[in-house]
Amino acid sequence: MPATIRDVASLAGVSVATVSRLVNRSGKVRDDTAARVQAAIEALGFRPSAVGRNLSTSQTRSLGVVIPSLTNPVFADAVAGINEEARARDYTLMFTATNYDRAEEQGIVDAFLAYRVEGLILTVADPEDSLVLDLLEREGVPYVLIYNQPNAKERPTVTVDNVAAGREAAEALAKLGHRRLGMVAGRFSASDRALARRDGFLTGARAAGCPDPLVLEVDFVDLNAEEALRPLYQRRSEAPSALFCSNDLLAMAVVGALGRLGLSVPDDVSVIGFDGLAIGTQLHPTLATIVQPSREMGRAATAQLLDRLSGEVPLRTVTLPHSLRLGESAGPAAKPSPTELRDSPAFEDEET
Amino acid sequence: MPATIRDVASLAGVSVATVSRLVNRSGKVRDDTAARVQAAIEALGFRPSAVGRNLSTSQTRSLGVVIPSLTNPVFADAVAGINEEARARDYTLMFTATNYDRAEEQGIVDAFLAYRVEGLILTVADPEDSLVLDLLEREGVPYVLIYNQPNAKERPTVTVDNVAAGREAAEALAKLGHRRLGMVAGRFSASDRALARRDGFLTGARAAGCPDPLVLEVDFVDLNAEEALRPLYQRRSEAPSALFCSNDLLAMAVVGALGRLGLSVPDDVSVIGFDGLAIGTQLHPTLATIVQPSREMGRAATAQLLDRLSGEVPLRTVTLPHSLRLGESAGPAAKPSPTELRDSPAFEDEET
DNA sequence: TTCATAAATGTAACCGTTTACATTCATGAA
DNA sequence: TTCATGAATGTAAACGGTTACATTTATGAA
Repeated sequence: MPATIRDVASLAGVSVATVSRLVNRSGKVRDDTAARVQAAIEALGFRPSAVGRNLSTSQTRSLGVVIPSLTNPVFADAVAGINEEARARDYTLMFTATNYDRAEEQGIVDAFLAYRVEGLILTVADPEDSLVLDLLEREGVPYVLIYNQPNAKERPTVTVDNVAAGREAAEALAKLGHRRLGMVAGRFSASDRALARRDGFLTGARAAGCPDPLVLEVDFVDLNAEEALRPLYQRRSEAPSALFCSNDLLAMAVVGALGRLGLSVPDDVSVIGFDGLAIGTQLHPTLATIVQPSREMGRAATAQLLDRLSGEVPLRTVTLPHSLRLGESAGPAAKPSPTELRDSPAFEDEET
Repeated sequence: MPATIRDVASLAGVSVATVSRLVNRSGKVRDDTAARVQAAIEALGFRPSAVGRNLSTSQTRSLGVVIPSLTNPVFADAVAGINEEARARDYTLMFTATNYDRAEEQGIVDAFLAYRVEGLILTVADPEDSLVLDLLEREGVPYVLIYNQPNAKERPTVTVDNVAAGREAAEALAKLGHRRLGMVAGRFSASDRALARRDGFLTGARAAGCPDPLVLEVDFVDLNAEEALRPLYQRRSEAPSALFCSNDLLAMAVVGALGRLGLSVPDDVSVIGFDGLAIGTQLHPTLATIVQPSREMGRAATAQLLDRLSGEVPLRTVTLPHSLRLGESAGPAAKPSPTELRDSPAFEDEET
């Protein structure tokens, strides 16, 4: 129904080639013809069809974005970055959330490939063993992972060093005098990064001479933090005095649940999250967290992908810096009782 | 580079029509030919090009989604709903966030129209006076607004009744015994819904016999709630004992800021938000809020749009029910001091 | 076996662009 | 005025599908 380039051409009394040249500034057209054509374009409200152009040029200037969920703002932040960078380079985004469902992952990627997106940015359930990624490799469609951190297979990725970050979380808590550490995480099967953070956390705890932290795996999607924590804090003296949570949303819920269990954060229990969500700085207490530059990760992933598309061959794996933001939710450990003091080594790097 | 329908046809020794018929189940093909064609498809890894098909059928099975920001989870929730419904009906989403920028709005809609999306779902800055919406009307491209609540112009919308909801917020607070009400809102110029909520809130306050609430407009994007609230609570006895916030994110920040100002929520100040973000139920205190069914709104908007596309002409404006979730952040007003009691009318609908 | 009929398949135009190449036009030097 | 040259424009073939219509093939009743 909309006007086509032929409509414009015949109204202006020129050929389609001339119209095309004018629209794309891809060749010279004399001023007076240009004016005539321009007038025709406006008269008809001509808007060149991207689908016609796509077919002709076999380029679509579109990218696919596949993430597990928008419910977690950390993904939303990344998408914001992707959106910015894509817009800046005049690319359009096709988007979907998979709800952590592999079949969904597969289905959507099929759809995106049918639309001939030029590349994909995605966070998958398991990057080591992903049919979707294998498919993309096979078809030679460029992609960049984000948040994922594959170990075995070499895959282009933009991420932070989750293992190191987990270690630093443990160190920070130990430095505050905590010895009984714990971690609360979502299902590891759905998050390779939570797994990496745990590994780092355990290593860090050991290095700091702490007993092995207790790791609590909870259902992140349908969370009842109070239920999950209650048994743990029945006997307070043995329960962790500091909890590392695999993401900020979880940490916020944990802080809330502890409060409802009658425990004070950070006086009774310290909590540190992961992500660096903006809202964390607004809460009371402010949320201690490991900050990852989500928006920047989105930008970087997109930039890398687009560079790759235009022939440049940049670094395949980018590790962006994370940082520790020590909010009020993490505080010094309460003075240990004499009993506890007995079986714990002296604090080595306590600040003077 | 990928295989085309002609490649498949010639490998299988049939015509393109036969391949097309098989792929789309749009005509009969004999079992043995079907098998041959199927084999060729697999051998070549043939994946029908949506862009070829789109051009041919002049349908794209794609929708455009335009929202102000993904940073506010309320939009993320709606997009999740849109995503679900679109996937279920086998539509693909093109997506962008405008960062509350009108020029950006315009640019992206142009891009989407070039891609020939079949319809749009959007939240705009000002639905009464929107070049973008005028353009869509002019071009006859179906769209549905979400969250927006235009008064003057008739525009297809899925929303809640923001005015009524604002009124209920005031009523609820009055019922808890609060008389000095206040509202904290983002810039009204960027949010017609915040404006509607304010109007309702003021009406409700008046109806309940409260003095006109103080309305504080703050910069939502770059927020410093503590700074904004400090002057207000210098003289506590005159400051609002209950605050209605135009959205949950703001409410969370306000609760945090009050805490940092040494005020207890809800003992000193009650806070009620708007949106019903999931995280609000996890906090301590849990966040009192007006719940709007964001995900459902996304679904409903998408459903309406798709119905319209397939010829059905459903209701143009849908108002979904909101509800009051009375969390711990809203509590009974402290007993008024004798001074205050003097110049306030008797409580009329206090519970016995 | 023949033929009407239905089932299966093929042909080619079309969707809206781009672009290589061909053609026409304008310009200025001889 | 003529002609070489470069500038401006036009022609028509792609791009990868769909589909109306034409054609061929199979089926079964007479």
